[in-house]
Amino acid sequence: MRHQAQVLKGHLDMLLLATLADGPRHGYAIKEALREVSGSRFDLPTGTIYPALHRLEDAGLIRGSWSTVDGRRRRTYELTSPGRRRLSGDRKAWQEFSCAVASLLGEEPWPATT
Amino acid sequence: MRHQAQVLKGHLDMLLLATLADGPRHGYAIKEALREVSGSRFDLPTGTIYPALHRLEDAGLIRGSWSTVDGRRRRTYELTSPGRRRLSGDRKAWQEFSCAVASLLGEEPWPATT
DNA sequence: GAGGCATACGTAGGATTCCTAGTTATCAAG
DNA sequence: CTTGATAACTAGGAATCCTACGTATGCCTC
Repeated sequence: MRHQAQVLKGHLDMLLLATLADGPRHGYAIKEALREVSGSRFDLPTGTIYPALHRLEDAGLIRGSWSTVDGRRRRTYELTSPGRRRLSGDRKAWQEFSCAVASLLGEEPWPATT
Repeated sequence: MRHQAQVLKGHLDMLLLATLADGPRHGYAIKEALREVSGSRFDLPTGTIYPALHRLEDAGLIRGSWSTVDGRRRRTYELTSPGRRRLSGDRKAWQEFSCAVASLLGEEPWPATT
């Protein structure tokens, strides 16, 4: 019984923070932004998004506030200062990580167009 | 109680397969190769390596065989055909994944050398 | 006014993965 | 004989992501 590919592989928190770097968004909008910007590669179920946002809020990396728009309640999140610092560190870590992986994957960095 | 950073984030199997792409190696040698090629970024405990190798062998992606060298028993692994195919697919998936992440991380793809 | 769809939030529990912390054993160097 | 490098193993815990639900509103169509 194989689990469906967990495409995010531990980088979800970074991606959520990155999505909020442009400005505050509510949960559903974050999900949509992630889907659109990634060309549907990151089309995450809400059961992935919402618990992750709660994690980030508990960790003090984002701050949420309730509002109501058109009769629907929304929880809008924005980055905190620690969140901004974390994102900055995550970006650096990602560079290092992806470089290390690329070098381990071997000399062929790009499939030749021939 | 924060867990120590899980630097591999779901890509361990791919890295192990990639290490075997150059030719057969035994477990300990794989661990060392991973450490050296990555500049010590991937210095994994044996409790990570060995179970992962067992997983890959159970999945039929690598094949192991016992031998004894200098009185020490070794289990040497080599890629199977399915393993080679998997690695090839993993490389492609990695390209897509890392591109998607890069685009979500924003416009600054590389820190300027200025 | 009933049904369906998009919006919007949530939780419970399972599967998987990686790490910590331990064990066993050989060989070489001191 | 003790330490350190080599070489393999396992048990159990913590974290993460997914599946599968549940709740509710507004809008559009029938």
